[in-house]
Amino acid sequence: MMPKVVDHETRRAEIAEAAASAVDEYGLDRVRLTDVARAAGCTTGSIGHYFPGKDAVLVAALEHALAGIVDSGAAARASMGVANTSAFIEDVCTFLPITKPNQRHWRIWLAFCGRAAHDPRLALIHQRTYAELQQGLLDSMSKRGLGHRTGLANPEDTAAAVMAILDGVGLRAVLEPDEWPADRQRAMLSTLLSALLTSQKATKTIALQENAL
Amino acid sequence: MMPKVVDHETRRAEIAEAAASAVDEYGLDRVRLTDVARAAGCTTGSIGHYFPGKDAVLVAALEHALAGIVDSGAAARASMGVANTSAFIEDVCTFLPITKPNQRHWRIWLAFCGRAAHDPRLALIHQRTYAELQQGLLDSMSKRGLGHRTGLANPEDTAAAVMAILDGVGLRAVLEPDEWPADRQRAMLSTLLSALLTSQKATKTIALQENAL
Amino acid sequence: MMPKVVDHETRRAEIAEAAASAVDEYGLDRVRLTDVARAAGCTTGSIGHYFPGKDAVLVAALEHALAGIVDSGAAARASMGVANTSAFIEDVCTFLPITKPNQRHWRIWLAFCGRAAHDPRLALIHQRTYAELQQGLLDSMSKRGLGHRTGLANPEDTAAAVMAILDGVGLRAVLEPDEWPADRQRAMLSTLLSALLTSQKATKTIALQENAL
Amino acid sequence: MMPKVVDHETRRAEIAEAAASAVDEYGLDRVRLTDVARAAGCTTGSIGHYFPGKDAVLVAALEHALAGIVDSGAAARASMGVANTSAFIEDVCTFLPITKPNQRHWRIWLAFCGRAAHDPRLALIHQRTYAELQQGLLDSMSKRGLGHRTGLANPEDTAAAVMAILDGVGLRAVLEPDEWPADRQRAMLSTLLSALLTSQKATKTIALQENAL
DNA sequence: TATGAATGAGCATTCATTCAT
DNA sequence: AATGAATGAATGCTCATTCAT
Repeated sequence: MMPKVVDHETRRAEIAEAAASAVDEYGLDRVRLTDVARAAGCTTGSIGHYFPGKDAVLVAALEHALAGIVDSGAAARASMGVANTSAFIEDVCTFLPITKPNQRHWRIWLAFCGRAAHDPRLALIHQRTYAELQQGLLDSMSKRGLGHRTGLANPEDTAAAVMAILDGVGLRAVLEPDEWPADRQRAMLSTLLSALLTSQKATKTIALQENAL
Repeated sequence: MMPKVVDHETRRAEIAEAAASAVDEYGLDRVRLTDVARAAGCTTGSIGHYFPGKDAVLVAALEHALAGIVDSGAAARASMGVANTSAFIEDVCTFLPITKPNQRHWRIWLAFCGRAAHDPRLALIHQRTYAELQQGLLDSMSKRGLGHRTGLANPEDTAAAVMAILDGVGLRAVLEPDEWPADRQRAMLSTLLSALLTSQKATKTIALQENAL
Repeated sequence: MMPKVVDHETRRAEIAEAAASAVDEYGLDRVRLTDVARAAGCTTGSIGHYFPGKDAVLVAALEHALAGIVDSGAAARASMGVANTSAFIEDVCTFLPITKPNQRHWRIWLAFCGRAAHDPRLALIHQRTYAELQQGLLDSMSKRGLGHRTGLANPEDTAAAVMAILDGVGLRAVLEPDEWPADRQRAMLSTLLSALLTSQKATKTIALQENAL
Repeated sequence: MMPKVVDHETRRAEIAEAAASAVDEYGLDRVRLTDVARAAGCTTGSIGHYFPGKDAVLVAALEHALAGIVDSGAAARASMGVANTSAFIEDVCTFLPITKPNQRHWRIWLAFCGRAAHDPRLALIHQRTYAELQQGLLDSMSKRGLGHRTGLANPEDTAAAVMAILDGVGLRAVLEPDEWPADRQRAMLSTLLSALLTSQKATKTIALQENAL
């Protein structure tokens, strides 16, 4: 009984991974359940035992990809300790689509992004992932004593700002992978984050100066 | 004698707009040619006179939406003149999905983003739009004397950085519109841009300090 | 009034010829009314003034092609006079698909043949054409004193036999034009016709012998 | 455990036969995939498992019909042995559209003839079938010591001549079935073949006489 | 539980026909 | 009489889903 359940969950996970792979290969709008089945080494009928339908399989594929992105930064955050900005930046860089697996995960995420506007379930998944990621960033920052002195109202917003920068750079890198190799992504992310995390005074000063004009 | 006179280009544009509307209403993966036809006030057969097929209609919808985004900042840039950072920031803010039309355009753009990875034609359209937008940002910055003293190597990269920030904020706002009203988008974009555009020294200093560790 | 009618008939004939041309170019199953219109230098709407519908246009195309075949032998028969078998054979050869126009006419005829089984109107046209052609052959033979001493019951059947030979050779030449140049067609038709027209005794003898077995 | 067992080749053959039947009933230009499916006792979706599209189904229908024609003479040729002309003629007669099945096969063949000019695949099928049929005629003749003394250059051409006669008679019988009952077809084929196969001397003599005129 | 053949709804596409101009 | 834009019916094809084995 028990082992059966484990097998069942294992099989679901295998199918989810196969689905993610198939989505990345054929595109979210072109992938067929047959493609998923082939990638999983089974038949469409067999998939039916583990998922109620195609949509559920695709949702599982998205969750698999998002978990991959979340996990890609987990190891880095686990080994934190150096209390400075550049260490934090290094951590954030691990989320970028700079490894083959993470590039795939970002592509899959992006494929589902466009559907979130019309599918509440997908929207919820995206929101939860954002919350999880931001919480991780927040923890990472707070343990390093960062994020309290930016131009933003609170650390939560600073985490959201980091998230936005990460998204902006990664998104571009996914759309134009040839133009955005790992180094360029890292350089830009690093520049933007250090500007954000070390700029509150200068920013305010500038703002005052300009308002005075 | 003369048959009904129709301006092909006008009709094409009308259908493209209707297609954009239908894509936003039903979703890129669910929209049918019938939906586009209904939105355009004609039949699917009629669409066939102006587009070779559904794909071409959808491409036209994307181009319509992207043109809308590009144009949304054009007026602002046209009225520039104040040579300071906050004026530039105001310009960039006009691109954000803070008006109803621009929210729709961003949603449509995002819906096509996920397909660009598997459709070279879409990828090209995205690339061209990025080039056009960045060139506009570059012009806007250069006329204001901005972008030369950031932590980035050159003004082009600075424009790309502005683009990434804009994308990151706008993307989040599209995915979670309720959480990201216009004010919050503007505030975050403003903070990130001013941090970027006034931070070169601090950044370099920090970098040196950290390298020294 | 009168000239109008002439123009009308002329236009019909022009459209019929254009239709024959289009059928030969695109195939009977693929040709569109648009193709006919383009070949005729007008629009589909214009064709509507001369024919009640597509079927009528195609029927006209068939009749045009059949008239072409019938006429291809008319000149030859008109100049007859030499009362021998080979002159008759020469006459029949003029029907073969050995000129570019006649090849086209045969191709068109063949395209309609397959429909005659399901379209009584087409069947009737074919039958009438066979009757006309056979009558011509009969006249040609009778004026040369041929066809009375074959193994067949009467001159009418002999004409039908000539027709069958002509069809058999021409059909093959249409299906395999590269293998059946004019010379080969003529040689085979000539051999078969002379065998038919000079063989009554041998045939009967053989027949008797074999019946005796 | 095991899904429904189906022999793909058997199912394909069944569908091909159903397609041939449907083509004969509705006409090659009117038959729908639905008609084929109904005749085969399945749905159009099911046909999709065995054929890539409608065209392939129709090609299979043609091949089925042609195989039927080829086989119709196989039995006769298998029982040969009597070394005389009339036995050979009897063999050839078995190819004629004188039985219900063979009439159908000829009608189907004729329906595809008109398309061969525009479809290289169909043209190839026709050519191969002609080659096969002629080889069979050649074998049949050679085993009976026939075909070497006609007015034609070689036995191969004699086989082609027999083929032309067969086509000519059969074609006419298909177009005017009421006028060409089995007896008339047989009589005419018999007359023409015996004239061909027993005429070399007379033919040559005549030819010389006429050349002398 | 696994299989994969069969189903059948859904949709893009084609094109003959119509009709306002 | 001519135009050609618009129509809308017709149909091939795709695939998610089902179910007998």
